[in-house]
Amino acid sequence: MWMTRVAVTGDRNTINPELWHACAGPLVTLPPVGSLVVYFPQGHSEQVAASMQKDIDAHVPNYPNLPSKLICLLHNVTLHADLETDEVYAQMTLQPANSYDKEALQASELALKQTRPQTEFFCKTLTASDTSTHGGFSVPRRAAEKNFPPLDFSMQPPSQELQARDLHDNLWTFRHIYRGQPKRHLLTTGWSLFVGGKRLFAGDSVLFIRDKKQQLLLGIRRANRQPTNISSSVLSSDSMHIGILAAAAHAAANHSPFTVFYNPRASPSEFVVPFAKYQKAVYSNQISLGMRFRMMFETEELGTRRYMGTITGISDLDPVRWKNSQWCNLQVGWDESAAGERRNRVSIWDIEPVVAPFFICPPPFFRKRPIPPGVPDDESSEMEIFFKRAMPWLGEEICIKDSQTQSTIMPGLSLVQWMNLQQNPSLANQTLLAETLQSLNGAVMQNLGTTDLCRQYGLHPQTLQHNNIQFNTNRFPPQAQEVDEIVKV
Amino acid sequence: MWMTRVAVTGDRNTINPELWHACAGPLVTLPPVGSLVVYFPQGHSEQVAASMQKDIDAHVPNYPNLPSKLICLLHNVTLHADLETDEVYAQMTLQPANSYDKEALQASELALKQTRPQTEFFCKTLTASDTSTHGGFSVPRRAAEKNFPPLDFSMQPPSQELQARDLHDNLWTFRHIYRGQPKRHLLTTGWSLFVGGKRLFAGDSVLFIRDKKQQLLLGIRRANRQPTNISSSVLSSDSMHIGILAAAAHAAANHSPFTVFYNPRASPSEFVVPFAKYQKAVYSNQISLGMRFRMMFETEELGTRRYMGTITGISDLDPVRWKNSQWCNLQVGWDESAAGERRNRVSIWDIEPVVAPFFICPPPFFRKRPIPPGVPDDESSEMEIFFKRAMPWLGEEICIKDSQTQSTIMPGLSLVQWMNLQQNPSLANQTLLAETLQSLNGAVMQNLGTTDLCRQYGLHPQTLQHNNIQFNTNRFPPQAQEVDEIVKV
DNA sequence: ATGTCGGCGCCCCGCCGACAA
DNA sequence: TTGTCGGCGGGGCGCCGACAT
Repeated sequence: MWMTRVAVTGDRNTINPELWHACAGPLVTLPPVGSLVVYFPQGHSEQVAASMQKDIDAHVPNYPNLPSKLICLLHNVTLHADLETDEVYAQMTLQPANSYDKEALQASELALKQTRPQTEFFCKTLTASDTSTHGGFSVPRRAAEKNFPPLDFSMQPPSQELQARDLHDNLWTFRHIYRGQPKRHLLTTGWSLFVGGKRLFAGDSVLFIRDKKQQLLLGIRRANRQPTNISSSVLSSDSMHIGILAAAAHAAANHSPFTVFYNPRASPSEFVVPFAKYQKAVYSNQISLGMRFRMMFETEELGTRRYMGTITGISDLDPVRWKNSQWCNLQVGWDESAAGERRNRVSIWDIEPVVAPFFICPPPFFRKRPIPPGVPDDESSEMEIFFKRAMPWLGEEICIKDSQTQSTIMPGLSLVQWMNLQQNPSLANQTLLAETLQSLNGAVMQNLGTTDLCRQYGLHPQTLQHNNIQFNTNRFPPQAQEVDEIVKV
Repeated sequence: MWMTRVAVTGDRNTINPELWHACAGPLVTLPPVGSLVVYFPQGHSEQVAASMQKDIDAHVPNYPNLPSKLICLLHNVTLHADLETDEVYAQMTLQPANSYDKEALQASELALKQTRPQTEFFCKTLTASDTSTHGGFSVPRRAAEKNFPPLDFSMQPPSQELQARDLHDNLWTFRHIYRGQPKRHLLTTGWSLFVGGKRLFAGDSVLFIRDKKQQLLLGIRRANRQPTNISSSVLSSDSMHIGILAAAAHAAANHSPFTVFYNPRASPSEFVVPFAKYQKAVYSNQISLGMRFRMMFETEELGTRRYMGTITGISDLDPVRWKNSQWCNLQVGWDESAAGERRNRVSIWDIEPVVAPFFICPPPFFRKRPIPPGVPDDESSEMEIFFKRAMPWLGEEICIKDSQTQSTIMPGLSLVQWMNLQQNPSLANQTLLAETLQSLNGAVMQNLGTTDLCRQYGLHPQTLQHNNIQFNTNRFPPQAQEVDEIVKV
């Protein structure tokens, strides 16, 4: 098992980790127990704000002694699901790190390499017919054939009883039948009880997975409905924010453990990040205005796909409370996006840089140890001190790469011109673009999806062919995992 | 209106204050806006613990600079009801008092005098028949006649359409019919929708009230079911406790406003107390071991009744976190009580002393300004300093009364003997009791319900007559409001 | 391949008075 | 006075294939 040390005891029952992760979505990973993580109180606060549908208030005090990030040891992770809504969340016990722990560092590196074993599952968004009282559930053909026990086709019509357990280990029973003209798989008897019991509506999703023991498991994913508005009636939004900040501040001051709930579906972004992931992003990604990047998003049916975007700004999300924080300090625009569809702020570790070191965004001058643009100088020196104190094994040799040369954002274009181009591709003068690209003739174009670039400028690949532009992709062999496509012309 | 300054805007709708109070129960009063109150963070914390069904954890830090009580100005009160459960709660904005405000003090005195206007209403606990799908709701005859619009008895059978609004201003429609043999009032069509919509079960209660505009209002009170277990999935229990303490500490340090939610049905006891109520209790009630008192409780059908009890201990509820707090520092036993039926800890202001100054529990020696036994000396002096600083108009003349004489708990009885007597009335030697009481011949017995006393010792009033005991009730004329009964023999 | 609908059988919701507590 | 039940009528739940996309 990929994460054997995760405790999975819920309040009463044992949560099946495969089902939990299926409900959480393909992009949600939990750092391994015992590993080093970086905790961002600001992100934690955002989760509360999102849950309460209310932003942080001016009444909430600043905690000047609470840094914007805490490097912690992850002591414990338990998986949970809300008894009312089946909403998944994880409880993590963190302890601010105050001693060298080589194992913990290695464990956090494991987090980067682990891949989820592919379990057989399917996810379907419920239609009006699926949720109406008029009938049952129409099972997609392939899904039924792959995930359900085979039917006895000697029966007329073929049918069987299916049993599946949900996150709370409740057993649901359905009649599975193959009938109709044309033939199709249906869940009939028992289905309406499930829909009613879980209060599902059209737009919500159900997912069936088969665990290792060939048992059928059943989860739900609700559509992004309007604020659930858990006005809570227990604690004011202010007190919740204060509770988070004060708990973290107290733990930081005493190096004592504290507990957080991570709700992957409610939280805009993960706020407990494997240390190795953070480290890799901060010290190997050269970030600057105009930089192109890719980022993973979840598709409707629990798949993933990458979108391309451009960094349009680097600034504090909250310059008052969280000055010089790296949390979501990158403003971004997306190549394809209806307004507001995707987040317009991300953190360094959320993105995969489209590495083109001689093309885009080197640091303005050479340094032996470049300071990442996301980290202003004053905080950077603080961090160095902390790192040296807390993790002396990180010597001087880290973080020196990918910065041998310098260039401007795009040769022959000022930043203003470039931004205009970015926002209005239709205004781009094709000749200008061609000249610009031609000046790069012979340069390294690594990990840059050409069709993406062309779409960015409203061109077709053929246009580039006409201009006789050459791309050299041989100097740095692309790594299959990180490159969508390389086009040789 | 008795509390015209209370804002009653909910998140979306306006909450009817009469309905809110009806659902909250007869004992719940909210201090007037603009008045001085005493806020107990410990009690607030208890409300969270009760809601989460989880006690405060050792991880939660102490806030040594946060006093066990804060004298605050009550800026704002808004009434709310949970959209899912209809649970009522109030949001209050408090600001630690740092200036003299005569109006605020007077306003807090108003809280003691205000009586709720008697609105026409009835409350019925739902039976199995009421909640089953087999039929409708059986309306108690008197309730229907008093609260519902009169039926047209020329119809056969007499019937009408009733409409009532709930706390969220949703309109519910019922068919009200008078039929059956024998005749009875029933709600039929529409009732099951209500039961289903509110998820009511046998044991829950519904209440109908008529407001000033003769509109029918409809509320629910759920039975004390097992923990609703709002495990919240947003914030750990620890963070909630920390949030409360940190918010109060921050507000106290800065004299800045903060917000609390008071959930009268979930909270074991009110933690925002009118200052005048607190003051009166602390400085006029002489508290000591063995003292007899009465306390109001709610009956099933939204009435009230008094129970009698005895103070069996005076001690800190939480000697570590809240040393010398007056919050629930009285341990009590009840005259009639199945084990655990009633709270075994109360605060001074929860109880009405059964005043018998020469009989029970005077201070051990005379002081010009007696220190209430509930307030240990060190904190008491702190309080005096605070009072003088914050409220200089409270001069030296306060709190001097009811302590002209001294006596022991009961003449001729040691505390141990008295406690034994208390716990095992059957062991009480009638002669001893008679002698004891006889020694009080001619003393003042004010505000002491004789029948209560007799029940306490397992005697009948006639027994006392036989022993020819005289009670003089003339010296201090009893106040009708505070005396259940005075027996002249 | 699968979403929606007309048809229709039957379950159970819900209205009734009987009866008893 | 009112809680529970047997009786029973009808509305809607839910199973079916037709048909369209």
